[in-house]
Amino acid sequence: MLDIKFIRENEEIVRAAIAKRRYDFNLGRLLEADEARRGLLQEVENLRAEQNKGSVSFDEAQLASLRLLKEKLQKKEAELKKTEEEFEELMLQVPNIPDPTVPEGKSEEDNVEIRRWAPTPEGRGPDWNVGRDKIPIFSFKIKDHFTLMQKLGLADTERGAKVSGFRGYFLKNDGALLSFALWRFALDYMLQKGFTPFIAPALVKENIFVKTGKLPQFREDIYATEDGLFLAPSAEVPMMGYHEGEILSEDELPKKYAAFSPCYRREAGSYGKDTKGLYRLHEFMKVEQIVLCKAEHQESVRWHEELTRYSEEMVQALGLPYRVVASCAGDLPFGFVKMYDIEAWIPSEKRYRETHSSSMVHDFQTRRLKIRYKSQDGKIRFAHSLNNTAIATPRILQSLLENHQKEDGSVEIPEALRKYIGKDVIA
RNA sequence: GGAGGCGUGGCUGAGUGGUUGAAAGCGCCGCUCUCGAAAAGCGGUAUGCCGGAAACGGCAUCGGAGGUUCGAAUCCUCCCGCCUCCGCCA
Repeated sequence: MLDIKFIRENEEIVRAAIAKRRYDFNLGRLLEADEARRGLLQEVENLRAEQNKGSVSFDEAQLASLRLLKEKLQKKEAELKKTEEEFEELMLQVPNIPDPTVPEGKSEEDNVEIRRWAPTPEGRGPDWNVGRDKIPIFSFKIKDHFTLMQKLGLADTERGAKVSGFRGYFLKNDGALLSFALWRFALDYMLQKGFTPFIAPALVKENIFVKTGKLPQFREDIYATEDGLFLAPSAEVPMMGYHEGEILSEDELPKKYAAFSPCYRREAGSYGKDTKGLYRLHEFMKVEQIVLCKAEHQESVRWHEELTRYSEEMVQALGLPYRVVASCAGDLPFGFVKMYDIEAWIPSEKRYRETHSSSMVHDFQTRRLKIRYKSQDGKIRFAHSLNNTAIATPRILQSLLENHQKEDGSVEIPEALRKYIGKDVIA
């Protein structure tokens, strides 16, 4: 949610933001509702002031006139309430302002590649090289991750479906161990960057979902339970809820959290997509980076670049070719100011696919969650928030296994993970 | 699952229909004292919205939403949250 004052004073900026996003919203209607609301508010407040002044008297004549005043007030209050409801509803539909650096465009196709990275071929043996376009070249016929996993006994999706339904899976043997290794690797990396480790609940109350902007908008993508709790699609939800309603002090900022949690997504509307393999799942695990920082644009920008860099360094340590893509305005989620996706190279599909998503949110989320801090000058401000994936499993396994496969179907473990899994090769 | 209790400012905690936005204490900030610090003393210290260039003024807020009343932290209804005991339990 944006600040209505900001909208009033910067109508053109908001209008331009809506246009840049190719979003459909009637800003004029909001501004009219705001004006109507403020007019009525003034009337109601004047009536209340009158009432407050008169309410110490006890003689009959005055009581009678106060009764009349009350009636008048109640009518106005009802009118005000109606107007305020309309206003609130419209406010929730105003998207965040994209950063000026966010590329123009209407869909995923217009997202802009910012940079590419690939490991150097040194020490990788003669059957692996990397082209000028940073895309790996294998000298043998590669297998896709799913084939590799089945041959190596790392996953069982048949029994997964039997037990857990569509998109269900079991990870087993080195598939399970590799997942633990990745979580711990990511967590250790984040610890070294000064993040506080968390295990976050996946069962989260409805009001937190509402305040984080997930409900009701994404209702059909979220699992509900019989107890009115919902399953979080990301630790972002419980972690943003963590400080809900609090006033922090400036010197405790930035808050840097690395939160592990299971994640649940119904993936409604993607029924035909990615049905083979472990890319799109209803249940997965993730270590998420969360930052709450001071309400300054430059501070947000700095953290956004920083969080993105952390993920890149982890992907680099895993030896995976990747690119960073800036989401264009048309593809930028409603509440975000800017977003980078990290996409890892998938050799079997000859394309990059999203493994990380790094978002800059400004105070859009914290305003609804009332996460504030008292700054040095005594002012209370809404903190800025950011989030980014540290590691998501099993998704990352797709790129990891495929890029490190050998001709014989074995998979070499990247150096960075060896101490966590205790072996060099999965064979 | 059964029984009961409780939600007041940053915290502890008074307050049961009429200047109560709310006593007191703690904490925090400023000043005095001091070479400095501590202690002590004095003063200040909620948030949101609306209007205003500002000073300032108005309104709201005692878990939330309704209701009763001229008037509600205080009475009524519903909801939410928390806690204790018993039962069950990784």
